[in-house]
Amino acid sequence: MVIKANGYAVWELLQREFDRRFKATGHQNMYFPLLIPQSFLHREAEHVEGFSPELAVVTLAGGKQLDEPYVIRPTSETIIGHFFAKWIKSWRDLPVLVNQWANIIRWELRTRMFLRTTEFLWQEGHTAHSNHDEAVEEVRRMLDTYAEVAEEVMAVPVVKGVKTQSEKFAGALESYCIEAMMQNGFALQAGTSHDLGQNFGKAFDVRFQNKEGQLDFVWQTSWGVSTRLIGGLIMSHSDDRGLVLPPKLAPTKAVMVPIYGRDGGKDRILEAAHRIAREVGAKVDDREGQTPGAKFFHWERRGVPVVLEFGPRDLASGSIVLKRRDTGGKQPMAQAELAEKLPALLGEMQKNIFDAAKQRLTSNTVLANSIGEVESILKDVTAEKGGGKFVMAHVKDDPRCDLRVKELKATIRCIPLVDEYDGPGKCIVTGEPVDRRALIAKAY
RNA sequence: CGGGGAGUGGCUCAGCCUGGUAGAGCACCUGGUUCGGGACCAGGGGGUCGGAGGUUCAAAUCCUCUCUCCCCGACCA
Repeated sequence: MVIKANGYAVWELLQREFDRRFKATGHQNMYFPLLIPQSFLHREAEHVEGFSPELAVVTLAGGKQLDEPYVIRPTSETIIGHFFAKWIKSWRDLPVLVNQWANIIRWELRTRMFLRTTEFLWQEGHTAHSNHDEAVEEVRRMLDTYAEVAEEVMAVPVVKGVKTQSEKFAGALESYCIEAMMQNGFALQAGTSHDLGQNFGKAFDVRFQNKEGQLDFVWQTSWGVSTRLIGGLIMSHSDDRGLVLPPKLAPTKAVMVPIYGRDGGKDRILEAAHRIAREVGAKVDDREGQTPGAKFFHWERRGVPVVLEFGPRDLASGSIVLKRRDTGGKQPMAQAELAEKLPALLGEMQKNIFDAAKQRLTSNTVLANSIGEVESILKDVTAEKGGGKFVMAHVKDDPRCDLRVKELKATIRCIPLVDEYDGPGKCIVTGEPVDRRALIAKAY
């Protein structure tokens, strides 16, 4: 995977937002090995079953066949479990709250730019606790953190929920997730937070002595978001003219395009442009040999929130023309007001972009009361043609139901934590009672 | 792994059927004129046509093998 400069700058801004929140909640960054002894994966039965098909394995190193192959990490629960066992002896050692920023490999058969790549960058949080309640609290806290960054920073509204048992992380008790809706109505799992119970504690013998002096296995959690979020960001906001970045994730918030005119006032224009740009923190596009029109298109396509036009007429009148990326609207304003108005405008744009996405999510979420209804709603939906919906239906968390929904090329994305609909009902597959509607959608 | 499609200057592609001097647009370089939504003129640089083998006087073009990439399905953050 290659991420070029503009995309990587967005990733860095996202990283900063997450990292700050992780540290504020007591987590510390660490680093663990890229190569994991293959046998580690086999210690947890569901884990190895889930990940085996997509492992890249190193069998040769230093010119020799290895006695035991290494796998390139697809996720790090196992190797971290191995080290937790060495480090944790007492209840006083708990909780352990670590995070790792790393790259991982999952050998996908079918990749899609940013959304599903063989290699991706992510963060994986791994924590160990002395009891289940505290672990669950951690799982929920980090899910809330993900939802907060998605909504407030990325301007992407999400549904928080629990995965079905079929869809949960391999080796977890429960997997919580946030699901976002792309512009084609497809769902994108934007972040996951897992309650691992004592599964990995038992598999890696991570034991501690509790206050009563007895040995017990730790309760673990893990949670992650990846560079997939960049794909989600693009697919949530962009339009036919290119990328639309919410201001909080725009590496460049404003670009000024100077226009020189025919009267040889170029030097004065440039001088004033740089002065004004400095005051408001904008970048001046003073490249030679490009017309203003070409520059407007250039920055528009890259999603820069605000483009400022500054030409001879503005120089004469003390004004400047501002164009916002989200609505495409142009407005003239006094140069003196710009520094003051720009931050407020960026804030308004951030909100506007979120509101538009929220509106889309709401209007494309529908109820269905039979499997036939779900089928007819999702029948002709494809990633390319769009038309996808979040279909809310009563479905039991039962592998049979997951299989039935899969026949429609859709999945049960999650059972929402908050029931915004009509409470209990009968499962549309089995007829059994369930306490709320679940979210069914086609997904990336 | 099944089914489709494509490999020709940096990019997008034409040329292939019917073998005969490798092309276009964009991008790039030089000079000039321009500049309020993808500028124009003039000049210029750059390609062993994915690879190997074969047929032929002659292969981007025909034949055989092979590699890679993209799209569609089954598996998935």
